[in-house]
Amino acid sequence: MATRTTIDRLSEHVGQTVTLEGWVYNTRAQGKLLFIILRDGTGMTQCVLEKTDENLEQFQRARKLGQESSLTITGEARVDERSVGGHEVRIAELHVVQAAEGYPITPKAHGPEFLMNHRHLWFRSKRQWAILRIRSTIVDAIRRFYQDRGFVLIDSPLFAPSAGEGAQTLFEVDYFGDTVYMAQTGQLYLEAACMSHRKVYCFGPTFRAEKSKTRRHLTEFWMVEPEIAYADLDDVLQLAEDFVCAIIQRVLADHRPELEILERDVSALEKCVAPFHRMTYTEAAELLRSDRVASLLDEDLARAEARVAELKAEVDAREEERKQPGLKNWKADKLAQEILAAREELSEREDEVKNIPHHKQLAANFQWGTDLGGSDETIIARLHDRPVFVTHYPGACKAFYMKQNEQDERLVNNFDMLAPEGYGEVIGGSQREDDYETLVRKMEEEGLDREPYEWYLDLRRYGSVPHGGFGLGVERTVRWLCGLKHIRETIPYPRMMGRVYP
RNA sequence: UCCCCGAUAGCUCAAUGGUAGAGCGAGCGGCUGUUAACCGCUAGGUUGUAGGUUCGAGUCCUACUCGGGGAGCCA
Repeated sequence: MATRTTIDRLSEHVGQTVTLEGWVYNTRAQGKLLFIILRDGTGMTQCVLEKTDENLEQFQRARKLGQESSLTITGEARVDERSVGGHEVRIAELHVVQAAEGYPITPKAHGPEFLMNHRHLWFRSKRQWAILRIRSTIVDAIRRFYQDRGFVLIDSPLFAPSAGEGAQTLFEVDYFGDTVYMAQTGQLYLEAACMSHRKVYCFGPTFRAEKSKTRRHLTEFWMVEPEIAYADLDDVLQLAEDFVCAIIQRVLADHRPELEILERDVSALEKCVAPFHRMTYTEAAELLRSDRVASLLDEDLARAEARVAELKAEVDAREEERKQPGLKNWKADKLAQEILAAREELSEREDEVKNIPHHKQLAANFQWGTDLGGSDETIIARLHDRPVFVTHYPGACKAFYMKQNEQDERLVNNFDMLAPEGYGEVIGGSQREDDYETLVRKMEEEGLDREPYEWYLDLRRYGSVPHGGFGLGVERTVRWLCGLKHIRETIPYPRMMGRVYP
């Protein structure tokens, strides 16, 4: 009697007859042997069908199975080092649930547009499978972290009545004849709720109509925002540090195989333990103007230039080799792939060569009082092997609700957390302004209409206390932990500038 | 909103201004241990759209559309 099981549990059934339900990832016919790489959602394994006098018809049919055909396989599970995952199933019975033909995503290379148009199928590919499993765990780690620490989940509304600051980055929605906006943050609503429960959080999608076409931006993304009462900046920083550590530890504990599929440098994640680095905005500004940064960028530039020369030589050599007469097809194909890969890196490195001098200049001429640019953040993060908290920015370049610093009125008690390895800003947070007069003055300075914020001002009229919180971008976290070049792979159905399909 | 790059077969890419090709995928055949297997054969094209230059345009020019990357802004 066959045991119905899944690929991730094959090791428990070695020597037994098992039934697997899955899809064809790839097939290789080898004369009288047929290898089927089966995936079933829990992993992949190799199934082998041997042609015999009795199963000629079945063998022929199985040989023609297209990629992603769905089937059930019954046979003996064995240990075999030659197979993916270390196990193999000798096929005794093969039942085709549906024979698929012409599956578009082949085992060869595809471009991003094609893959995005087939996102609904792209999930099935190994890397995408690994990423979305890690995302699921990160989301679970987030929920557990707050629930275990007594935070109360407060769901903030997604329809927001007022534009507030930054109306240009909000999506407008017709709401029975009125204009409302898709929420950018739940923060103000959380501030109200933390006066009831002390520790609260919200977790859901947010929307930004920023016309940003970069590998860090989505128009719809998930954000988790905790907010705590009777807390100053240090309390919030401590929470953020504990939180990020918890997520990293959970991913490292649960997803070694997935990180391996993604070829993630795990040692870089293992280095991310408390305490994280902390520096003030003013220290960051000094650092940017320092010789240390100048020489770092000089080294980067020299390295990029050397790599460009190296890649150019490599491409030329491969091109030359490809012109050799009598070249085998597979060899020519391999060379073409190598040329493409080299060209892709070449174009990235050439961009670096072009951009680094500009970034160097931006850093050297950094003016105290302006916000940190993307390149500045990258530089600061690069100089550290753990996440960096940059604190106490000038209030002039930050939102009205941030708490004015007691020692230096020009500063606010806020922070950004920059992820290492160039992944950049993952968290933004602050202590909130709890003084009624100061808050009203800040709103006036920013030209904000007071009327839509009357409810918010109530929080400063009735039992105002020091409080604060932050927002963590889930997709940027997934990108960082998975080591991905592009944020579009971190969410099942990405919504970006110019992309709402499928 | 601005800057850079691109668009050729289902997919990934070639093609000095002069006869549009290869690999993968698809179809047919061969092979008993393959790891994106391999070998042979077959089919597959209005070169993004609209103009222009030229004896001749995939190739040069202009505009537009779509895509990729970046700046600003941000998680």
